[in-house]
Amino acid sequence: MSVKIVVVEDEEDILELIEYNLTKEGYEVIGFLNTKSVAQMLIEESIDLLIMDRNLPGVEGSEFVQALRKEGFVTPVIYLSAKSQDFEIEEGFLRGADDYITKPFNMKELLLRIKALLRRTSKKVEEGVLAYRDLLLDKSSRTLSVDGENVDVTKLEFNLLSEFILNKNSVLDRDYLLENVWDGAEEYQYKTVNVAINRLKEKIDPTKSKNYIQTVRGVGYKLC
Amino acid sequence: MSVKIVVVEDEEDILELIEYNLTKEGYEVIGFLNTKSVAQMLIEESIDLLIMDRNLPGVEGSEFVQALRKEGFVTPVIYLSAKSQDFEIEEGFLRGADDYITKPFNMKELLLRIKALLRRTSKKVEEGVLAYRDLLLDKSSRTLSVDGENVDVTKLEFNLLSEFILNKNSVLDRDYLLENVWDGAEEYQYKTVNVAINRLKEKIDPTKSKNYIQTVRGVGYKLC
DNA sequence: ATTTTTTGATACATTTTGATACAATAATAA
DNA sequence: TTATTATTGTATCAAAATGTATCAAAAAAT
Repeated sequence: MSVKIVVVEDEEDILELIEYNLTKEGYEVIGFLNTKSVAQMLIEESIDLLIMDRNLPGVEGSEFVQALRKEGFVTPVIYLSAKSQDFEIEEGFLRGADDYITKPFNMKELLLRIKALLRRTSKKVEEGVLAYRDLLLDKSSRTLSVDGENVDVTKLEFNLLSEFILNKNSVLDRDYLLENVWDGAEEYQYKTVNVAINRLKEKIDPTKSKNYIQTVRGVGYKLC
Repeated sequence: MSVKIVVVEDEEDILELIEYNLTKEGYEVIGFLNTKSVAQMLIEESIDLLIMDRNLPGVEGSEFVQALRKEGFVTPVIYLSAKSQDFEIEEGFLRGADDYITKPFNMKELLLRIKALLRRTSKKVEEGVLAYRDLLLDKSSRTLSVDGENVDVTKLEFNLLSEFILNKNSVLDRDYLLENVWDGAEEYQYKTVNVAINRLKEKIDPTKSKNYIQTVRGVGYKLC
């Protein structure tokens, strides 16, 4: 599944330049010269990133995005604009930017900023590694290290800890865990969770000094 | 619970300026004048964002980060640097930047870029937070802080206080509370409410000086 | 001021919950 | 296959949370 990027830019040569370079990087690019039918596209297709000029015929690009954001639009946006004064940049961020690049721009920098942003947003493409405090989970080799030391964990324990790191600081109740770690809740008892959690605790913190996973009575467990 | 940001900057006045502004925004800031002991901090504490100068005494900031990235460090990083040439910026991104700001910089823009980045990375920045005066209830981690201090409460007390904050200034009678907090009224006595309320009062205001919850004789209790 | 009602404090009882050890079963490797 | 390991279930115990009863204190009514 390739990464889809929508580019809205009214200067045709710039649009083409961007399309050319993004395509070369392996992205799937959909270019527009104005905002007409962009909204439709963003809603119907699953778009990973929107690159938006601000000075467009008719509409102001950032106002267009701001309106979408109000509707719950969460796709990351990079503004690409000749508006380079401080207050204009500030305005851009207030109107939902994730990054703001001023024209004239350096194509290489644009590509790098795109990459950095996608790394943060396109959740599952990234991360062979999950980290929390001195816990380090390597998803590809399925290994765990605690404070630099390798610790053997079972598949279940690995998945359990992943779930906690992905939801650090949130209390996860037993139903949620059975649903998401054991997938296929019904068949198990809530005690199963207790046992698994305690074994995991024992492995990652045998001296009980680090206190990674706390039990929240009557609710569940949390990593904090 | 609060967002923790580590800032590494060797110019003391700039560091102080950043610390001042970030703190004002409600972030928890930990400043360093050099990279000594930063790595330790990043591993042991759960840090949400690293702001890094590149020209540091001894070490080059981006090399420092690059080394960490190799170890599986995934926390977002913003470089703040006087190195503003295209190739230097590119180098910064290649060395693990999520954003790159050149000096001299606009503080407002820095704040906005931090916000944009955190929006993408630290999933739940104030979502499910209930607040009243200096009471702060975080539903996802089920924690309560009173005037900045963490206070342990039981499930019942947490739910009770939520109910009061959701209905601040209204008197809630015992039947209502039994119905909504204990859900499954009938079985309990109204005295149960008294006891629970008193225990809650004791925890959130042991000196009885804040007077959060008032009893309304013959009716119930209210938070005001 | 006296009585009555309501509320609060305390101690104690009960219930719920979770930790732990261990047994049983399932999965995997030899 | 058997042996080994991982996972799940059960039972027991301890601890924590919550509820109840009692009585004293405060407020309201008379």
